[in-house]
This record gives sequence, structure tokens and C-alpha cells, in this order.
Amino acid sequence: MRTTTAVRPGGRSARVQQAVHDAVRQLADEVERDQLTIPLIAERAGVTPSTVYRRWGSLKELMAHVAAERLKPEAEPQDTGSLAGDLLAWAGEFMEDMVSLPGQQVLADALGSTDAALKGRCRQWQCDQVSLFLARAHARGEIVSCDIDTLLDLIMGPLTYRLSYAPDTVSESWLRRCIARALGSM
Amino acid sequence: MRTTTAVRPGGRSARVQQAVHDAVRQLADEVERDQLTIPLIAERAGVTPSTVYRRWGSLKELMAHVAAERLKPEAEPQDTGSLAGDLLAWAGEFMEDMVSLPGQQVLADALGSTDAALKGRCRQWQCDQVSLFLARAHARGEIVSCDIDTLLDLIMGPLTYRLSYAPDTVSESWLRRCIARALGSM
DNA sequence: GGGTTTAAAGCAATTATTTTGCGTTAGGAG
DNA sequence: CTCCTAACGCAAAATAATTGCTTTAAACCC
Repeated sequence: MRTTTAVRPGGRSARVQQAVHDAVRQLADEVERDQLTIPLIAERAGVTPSTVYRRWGSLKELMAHVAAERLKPEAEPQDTGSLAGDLLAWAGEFMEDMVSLPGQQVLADALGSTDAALKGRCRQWQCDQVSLFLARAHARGEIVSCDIDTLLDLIMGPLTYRLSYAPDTVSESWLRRCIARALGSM
Repeated sequence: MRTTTAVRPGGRSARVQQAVHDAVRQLADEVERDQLTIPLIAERAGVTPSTVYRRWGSLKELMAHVAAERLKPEAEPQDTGSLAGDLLAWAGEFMEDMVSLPGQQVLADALGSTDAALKGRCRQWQCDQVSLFLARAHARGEIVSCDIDTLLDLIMGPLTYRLSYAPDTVSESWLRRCIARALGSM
């Protein structure tokens, strides 16, 4: 098992990680998935293949790490003025990202990993987002009767499930119903 | 894209498919995941590697096919006398299978695929199961106010989500609450 | 700051896997 | 029974993965 995260954060190590991740994202838009190889990625990143093998182990693990990074929220999610609105904006954007063909690849790469630490991090990011929405709601004085886990179970659960098994069956109206149900439950 | 399913069903082709699938299942219990290679599988199955490459394309796709097969229900699920009971028995068995280490691999292999047809088949099997439970409930005279999709959204959604991102947080009591919520909703 | 230590990267040789062209085999159709 | 063809086997060639050793550059300690 390799560590991959923040080994000697400032310096060459970090630059290599950045270069490799960038190379993967670039090449994902340029070549078919089955010709996306580690030697190709290494060349684009300006490093030797053995560096990639030693740090990430395999293409599968590398793709999982890059995919997980794309699941990480980059900016503060918008404040819509209500919990339901915040959840819809957030989950809606996720939904739109992941129904697309590249999004489907990202989701598959992330879910295809068995790295528990990686999955745990993804889960934590989602918890953090929902936690932020709940804090906002509380600050507004909204009465909320459900916890983070239940919201994730009833929103991200069905959403991830459908995105994986039947991506053509998701829609904004369906997502609205999920959110309404989640907020109404308990 | 390859077809894989039922090409010249009766004959050599089917025997090869069987032998290869069997070899994968055997070897999955014997060797670490990263030394499970196509040449190894081919040797165990008594075929040449090129046969496997030509039919399945890559290890990833082969594993996805084998994993999907394990998600297919083999026997008629037990009739417990109530819809809630049927759902709990079925989803509970799925949960127990998939929290285990080999189960986690199977789930990751299946979810890691981007073969829409394969995913669609998995979804269909689950629809069929729930449909059967609903038919039984109807025959018993149970009043049921929710449809197949909602039951899958509220049971298999959260379950698959948690099995993927936080397998240590599932439990039978949690699953019971999911099922109760699903049956009470709408 | 300058010297020391040590992860991590580069390089190159070795090994393993993947691809491919072509001959062969065995189901399926007439 | 014979022909036709998809799928398999075989072996050579191309490509990718592994590994031992060397070199580089962060990090650490005076």
C-alpha cells in the first residue's frame, strides 16, 4: 500500500504529483480510456514511468486518486437561503457532473477502488458539506429534524445508486422529491 | 466493445466462458488481487491468454462480468410472510455478502465498470426481485403504497452508498430503519 | 547558512503482459 | 454430409511493469 498523500508536501514530490494528476486530466480528454497508459501519462507529466509505478502502484489506483480529487468540493457551496435550496444546488451540480460521460468515468474510477482511506475521505467531504448546510440552517433559525447521515442516506444514496446503475433515470424533479422526502423524514 | 454474453451458446464458446469464470472465482480465493493476471487465469482455465484478451478485452472488464454474475440472484428468495420481511431477508443477505472483504471486491469490480448494458442488467435483477416481493404482498392482500423504484431508491440506494463509502457503518438495525422508512414513505 | 540524512526520482536492464497475424478447430446452417 | 464462419490456439512482436542501482533535492540538525 502506498501513501500518495502529502509526502514531503513542499517540493519536488508535490510537483510530480501535480504534474501527473494534470497529465491524467489532460489525457482523459484526448485519448480513449483503453489507450490511457502509465507510460503515456508519465511522458506527458515529464517523469519516468517507474516514478508513477512506485508512487501509485497501478493505473487503477492512480485513476482512483485523480477521480477522488474531482469529488472533493473546491469552492464554498453557494448559500441559497434555505436548507432545501442548498441541498438541491449542491446535489444538483453533482448530478449534472456525474451523468455526463466523463463524469460516469470519474464515478466508476472512484467506486471501483477498494482503498478504504480514499473512500473514507470522499465520504467525509460529503459529510462536511451537509454539515455546513445544517449549520447555515441552524443559524437562520430553520427547524431541522434530521441528521447528516440520514440526509446522505436519502439524497446521496439514491443519487449515487441511480448514477451508477441507471444514469438515464435521474432528473432534477426526481432529485427534488428525494430532498423533500429526506427533509420530511424522521 | 465485445459481447461476452451467449455467443454461440451451446458449445465450445460456452465452455470457455464457464472455465474462465470458474478460474477467476477460484483464483480470487487463492491469490492477492494484484497478482491475479490474465495469463494466470487463462492457465487455470486451460485456454490461451489471447482467447481471454479477445473475448473480454482486459482484466477489468472480465472482473466486471464475473462480479455482475455474482450480483445476479441464483435462487428464488425466501417468502417470509410479509413485504417488510422479504425485503429485510433479501437486502440483509446482500448486505452481509458485500460487507465482507471479497464482497467489497465484487462490489468495486461491478461499480468500477462503465459497461451500461452490464449495469442495466444488475439494476433489472434488483427490480425483478422487488417486483416479486410486491406481487407476493399483493397476493397476500397487503396494502402497499410504494412502487419498485422508490423501494430501490430508499433501500438499495442507501445500502449501496454505505457499502461503498463506509462499509463499517451498516448494520441490521440500520437496514430495518431504511426498510421501515421506505414502506412508510409516499 | 552549510553539512548531513534520507525519501523520492531517474535510468537501464530484466521480466511479464498484451497485441497481432495466421493456421486450425468445432459449432451451426443448408 | 459438407460448407461456412466464429472462436480458439500458437508464436512472434510490441508494449508495459518491475527492479537494482545511482542521483537528486527536500528536510533536519547543528
